[in-house]
Amino acid sequence: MYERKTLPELNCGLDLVGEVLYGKWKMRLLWFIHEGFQRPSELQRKIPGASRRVLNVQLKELESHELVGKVIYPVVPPKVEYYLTDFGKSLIPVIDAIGQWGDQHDDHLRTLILKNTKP
Amino acid sequence: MYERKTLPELNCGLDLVGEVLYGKWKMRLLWFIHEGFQRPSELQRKIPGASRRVLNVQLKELESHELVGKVIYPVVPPKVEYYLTDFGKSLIPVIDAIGQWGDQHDDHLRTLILKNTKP
DNA sequence: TCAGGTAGGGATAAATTTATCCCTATTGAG
DNA sequence: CTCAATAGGGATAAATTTATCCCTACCTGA
Repeated sequence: MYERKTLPELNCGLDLVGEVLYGKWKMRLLWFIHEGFQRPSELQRKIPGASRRVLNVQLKELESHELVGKVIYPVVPPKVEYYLTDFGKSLIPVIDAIGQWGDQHDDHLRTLILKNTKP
Repeated sequence: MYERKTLPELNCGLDLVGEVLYGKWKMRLLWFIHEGFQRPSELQRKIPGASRRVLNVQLKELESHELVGKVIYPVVPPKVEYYLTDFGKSLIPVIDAIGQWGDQHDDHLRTLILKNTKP
């Protein structure tokens, strides 16, 4: 596991949120869990762009930040389900707002981003 | 300047937002510009944790994504002012929601983050 | 004349994040 | 027996992001 070499700066709310929500797939994970896709394999299928490995790592971070919880069923083959904690649930409206803004400006954003990406 | 080696994946709104809003200082820059701190030197003073260099770079990206505009006054010593475009302004409520969630859960977040940061 | 404020950017190093590859274990289907 | 599905993690490489350091230019005030 990677160990950070510098302490996080936690000055304002935005810093705090950044610490738990940065990570390429975290918001998507929270969102899909909220939508009912709770098993790791389901989440992996919902987010094909991410490798299994990264999703595991990011789920673990979300868990350590108590945004999600995890139930391990003692069955075989293994079965695991993630769920949103109340704390995690409180974040859903925020993620929703972000996603909505993105969706609303989909075309414009897409154009801008591609324009600034040398092919 | 760094040139990316992989194309961005733009599947959903969250991806799109990520492309323009990721970056350690971008939300803070937008927020402070919104609050009326428009000159680069003012912004640098408001965000002492960031080097001049990074703020310049991130401001340039915000500009290329048309979230902020820039007025260069032809005076000496140089004077520059950034402002939010209408597009940028539309993002303020979202940033506000993020910051509010962070502020509301300040103590809890701070505890969780520090707990997961080996000292 | 020299320090300090104004704005900007190149080159490079360091930190951090993501991606890849490979290995463990078990059960049921074919 | 072999392959796919289930879940997880180590080791390492690659990509990306941030930080550092240094240089340009001009004007004002001490």
